[in-house]
Parts: sequence; C-alpha cells; structure tokens
Amino acid sequence: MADELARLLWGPQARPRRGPKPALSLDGIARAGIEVADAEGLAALSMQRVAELLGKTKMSLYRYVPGKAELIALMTDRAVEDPPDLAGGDWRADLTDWSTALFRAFAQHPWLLETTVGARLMGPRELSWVERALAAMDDKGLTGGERLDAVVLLTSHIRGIAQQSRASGTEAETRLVTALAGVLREHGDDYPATLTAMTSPAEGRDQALTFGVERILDGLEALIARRAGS
Amino acid sequence: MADELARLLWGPQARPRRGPKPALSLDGIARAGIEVADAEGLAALSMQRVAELLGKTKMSLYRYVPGKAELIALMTDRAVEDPPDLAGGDWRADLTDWSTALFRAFAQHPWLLETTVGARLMGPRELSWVERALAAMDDKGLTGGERLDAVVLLTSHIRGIAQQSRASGTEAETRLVTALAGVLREHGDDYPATLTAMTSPAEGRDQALTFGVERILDGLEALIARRAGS
DNA sequence: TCAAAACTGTGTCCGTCGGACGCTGTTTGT
DNA sequence: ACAAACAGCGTCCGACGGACACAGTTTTGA
Repeated sequence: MADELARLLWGPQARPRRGPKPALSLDGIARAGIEVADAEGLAALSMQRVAELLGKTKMSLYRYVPGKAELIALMTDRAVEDPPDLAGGDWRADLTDWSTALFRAFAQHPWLLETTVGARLMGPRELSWVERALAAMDDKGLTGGERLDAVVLLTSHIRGIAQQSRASGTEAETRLVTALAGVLREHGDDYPATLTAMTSPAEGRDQALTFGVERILDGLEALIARRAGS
Repeated sequence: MADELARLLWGPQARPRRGPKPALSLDGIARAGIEVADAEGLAALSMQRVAELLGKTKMSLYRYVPGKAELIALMTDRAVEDPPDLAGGDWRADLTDWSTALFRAFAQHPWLLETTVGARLMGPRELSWVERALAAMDDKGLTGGERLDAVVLLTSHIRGIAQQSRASGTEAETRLVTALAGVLREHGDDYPATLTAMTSPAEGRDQALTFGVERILDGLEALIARRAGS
C-alpha cells in the first residue's frame, strides 16, 4: 500500500501493453482534482466531483488511483511549483527567497496547508524544496540534524503565517474579529496583555512573514557564528 | 451562528427553568468527545460515537450543541490544561517553559493539532495561553504586533515539532522511513544535500523542539538588544 | 486469421456520516 | 390543575468512500 503510493509518486508511468487505451491519465486526474480544490476547497473534493469534471463516472477513477488519499498525494506534488533557483552566494538571501516562494505556493493553493501535514511520503517536487533549503545551509558548520531542524522551523513558520492570512479578508474573518472584540470587551480584564497587544496601533501589519523569517535567520546566524568562533 | 459558539465557549451555562432536567451537560459531552478523540483519533469522532459513550442516541446531543464543529471547539478548549505559571523574572526562561508545556499539551491530545488550525474563536483557556506568552514579553521594546507575531512564530514551531513526533514510533512511520530510504537509494543523486543530511550520524536527536525555541529566542533577543541600543 | 488474455469503464450495492423535522413524554410556573 | 416549555428520540435524507462483478475493447500469440 505504501509502496503503491511510492510507485505512483516516483515510479515511471508505463502504459499497459494490453487492453484498451486508457481514456484518462494520472496527470489529468490530478489536474482535475487541483481544479476542484482550488475553486471550492479540499472539503469539496470528492471522487464524484473529480469524475464529473472529467466526464467519467466515479468508479473509473479507481482504475488509476487506489483511493482518495493517494489522489490527494498526487495532487499535492503536482500543485507545488518548482522551488526557486538559489544564487548560492548569500545563505540568508537564499533562504529568504525560498521562504517567500513557499509562502506564495501556499497562497496559490491554500488546500496545500491541509494536505502537507503530518508524516507522509513526499513526491519529487516537494523533496526538491527540502533539497534547496538544505543546500543553502551547506558548509556552515551545522550538523545534518540541525539543518533538517532548521528547514522544519522555517516551514512551520511559513505554514503558520499562511494559515493566518488564509481567511484574511473573508466575511468569516470579520465575523470572527467582531466576536473576539466582543469577548475582549467583556472579559478583557482577565487578558490585559492580549488587550493591549491587539488594540495597539496597527503599525504597518502584514509584516508577520518577514518578521518571523528574520528572527529565525538571526537565530541561525548566531549559532553559526558561535560554531565558527569556537 | 458565530455568536452561538461564543455563548457556548464564553457564556454562562444557565439551567433552563422549565421542562425536564437535562440528562446531559456540555461538560459531560465534551469529556466524552475528548475520550473518543484521545483513544481513536479525531477521524473516529462522530456524533454517533459520542452518544453511544453517553448511553444516549445521536440526536439528543443536538439539544446541547448546534453541530459537530461546535462540539469540537468545546472539546478543544476543555482539553488544553491551564498554562504554566510564569515566574516573570526571565523572559527567555518563561517562554521556554511555556513552549515545553504547550508541546506537552499537544502530546497528550494529538488531535489538538487538527482542531487548532486556521482562524477561529478561541475559548478562555486557549486565550489564557496567548495571554501568558504576551505577558512574558511586556516592556521589552516590542510593538504589540511584533509580540503577537512572536507568539504565532513560537506556536507554529511547537506545532510543527508535535506533528513530526506524532507518528514517531508507530508502525506507519517505519513503513514511511523505509519507503523514503528506498526513494533516496534510487534518486539520491538528485538530492545530494538531503541524502547527506539524512544519513549523517544521529547525534542525539529529539533536540528539534529546544533547537527551534532557542533559535527563535536568540532572534528575538537580537531584536530587543537592537531596540534597546538605538 | 482468430480466439484468448488483459485491461478499461461502469452499475449496483453497502455502511457511515451530519443533520432536518416532528412526535412524545416530562417538568415547572401560574 | 393545567398549559407552556423543554428533553429525548425515531425516521428520513443526501453525500461520501469504496467493494465487486460484469460488459466492452484492444493486443498478443498461435
């Protein structure tokens, strides 16, 4: 079952030698799924919905994909674009570019936030993102584990910001903000620091992404400097 | 609808004055839901399942809770324990304690990772976590927005590590590791940095949590020092 | 040349889910 | 005592993922 997924993600797509020509393809199915998820969200993604978009019946999809989980894995790896080419000169600039590109990917396909959680088998494109980030930290005195941890740290931050900015501007968010404001108006005395932090003047927000990236890079730089000094 | 949720989370639980005494309570229902989610995961949580545990039928739950989403919101706020008391002397130590406690909360109820994503209305306990973290950064020269960003940054990191360590040790993880090893054995040439980072000696792993926290705090400290210096 | 093998597409069926709606019985205030 | 208010439940619906068997189509080997 897991090998099945590995074959789908990584293996060659050999045309079967006998029988009728397949009317569909993995790429086409994945594209249709991406289209549905982009337009209506991951919750609206169903085998039915994808099949309708392709003009086929639901069950025909199971000839290509073992189940919905594998379809989502395929969609995920197809949806991420290729990671940016990193100049390689300045590791801070490289990782900053990498971060903004990854954020853009999450912004383009918000459902990636839901499909890329937890331990799972990554596809070729997804792994190439990890590869680029790790390569940017080569020869900086960090151990392999530390480099992996740093990638996870950056990714988690970007994911968090993307989550936060996802509902931004929607009608659901305004309802939420007013509800939270009402709660704070009533129970604000119990949450003084929250009250002051949230009612402080919005001095150029939307800096959350770069704020976190810079903090993380500062922290990494401090560690690298410490390693180089000793 | 959103106000309904606010009333459930924040409002008083007034006993209705007429009619038969309620056989259930919000607390009891939330506890039952937590029990199911702890034992079998959030995917296994259904109104049916919760009702069975309480010895009632599914539909009786709807007398107390408008829907499944509100039940999950209730469960979430009930499941988080109270945040640790912070000494208040050393902001770094405070935030470190806060982080390990939050990680422990995610470890005790892994399904919290799924229920605490995205923009949503927080309950009293959840908000008190935010309050503690914000309070630890009072009077450090950071703006309100920066303090909020810092909390999001820390939380995202802890969530990421909790996600990562969630499947750790399960049979699903070993299958995944072998699958990934197979992929790297076959395509390792395309991912040199990944290959070396992953095959480097495991020099005391499980440091990912403290590694990230220290990087973030180092980054914050650098910013604070810069603000104090200017 | 032609039948068997291999493969694709599909119709039907099942169990489970969240939830709407209305009925019945119980408790409480007047 | 009696009616209003409320709790619990039975029934129904549509949608979901998926199992399975069957029919149609194309390639291969004799």
